[in-house]
Amino acid sequence: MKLPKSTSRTAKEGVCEVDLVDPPKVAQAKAAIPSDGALRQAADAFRVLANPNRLRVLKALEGRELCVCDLREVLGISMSGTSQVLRELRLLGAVEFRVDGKLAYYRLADASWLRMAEAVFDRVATAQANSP
Amino acid sequence: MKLPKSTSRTAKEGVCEVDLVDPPKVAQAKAAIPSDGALRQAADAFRVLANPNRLRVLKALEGRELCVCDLREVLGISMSGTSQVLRELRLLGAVEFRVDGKLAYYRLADASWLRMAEAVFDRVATAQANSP
DNA sequence: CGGCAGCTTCATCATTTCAGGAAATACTAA
DNA sequence: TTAGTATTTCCTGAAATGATGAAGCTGCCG
Repeated sequence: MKLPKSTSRTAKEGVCEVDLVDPPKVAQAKAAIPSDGALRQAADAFRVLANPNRLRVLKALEGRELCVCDLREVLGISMSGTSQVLRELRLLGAVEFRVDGKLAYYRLADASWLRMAEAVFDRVATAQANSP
Repeated sequence: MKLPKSTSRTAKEGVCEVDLVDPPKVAQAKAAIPSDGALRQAADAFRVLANPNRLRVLKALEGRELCVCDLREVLGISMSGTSQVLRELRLLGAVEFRVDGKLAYYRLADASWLRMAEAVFDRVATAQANSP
């Protein structure tokens, strides 16, 4: 079952016969899509959550206030690394901090990010329970 | 590859005076953190959502079934790019497809991912409304 | 004051990710 | 079969990411 390799065209503009696509449905779909700005911001929020250490910090701060070096201990990475993890979460609005003496104590600023993370923990846990 | 470099200067051993950190609270925090596997899977799910084109597909498929080349039209990228976007969403379990003739029609497989995306759209929209 | 501890920022590097094109696959129709 | 079309896979290069060490701030305390 060999194919002749004479044709070197790949998904060029004659794509999909033009009559097979469904222009009205495509138009509806396009209309349903949020603005580029909203998409970019939402994708960026998900990017912040897409990191084990940042998720660890959210869980570590659940019901608890911790200073940066406590969090460094929890994560097991460098101080500067910890600082950058916290910076991303601060910019997202997920955590905030107060200064007490030389220490900066971090806490959750908006529980909805943690709730979202936990929803995904549950989902991947149940997905794993169902598939094998 | 790189080496652990166990003895480095920054984040040295005298970190945080040992008396200033709060060992019991750190222990509690560590105990609250999910397993590495769960964290990795959750972070990977968020990674899939952290991309404007993948979010576009979720919205485009809301209440609608579209073939790959419809989706290519919606995204405005190459066919192979579209295919990889769909692959990620399939592996996540967010979309599924059926084959009809030569076309593959995609639809949502699990609405919770779309709901999560919409929750974030709302959140970034309101955040923008409040900050300026 | 001077030293130092806690924290952040900067520059850098290895690794990962995204999108494109070419080739492979799968299926249909003639 | 042969040709044609829709979709996926493989490979590439540009851009983004996560973590590091070093340097820079800031505020205690001897």
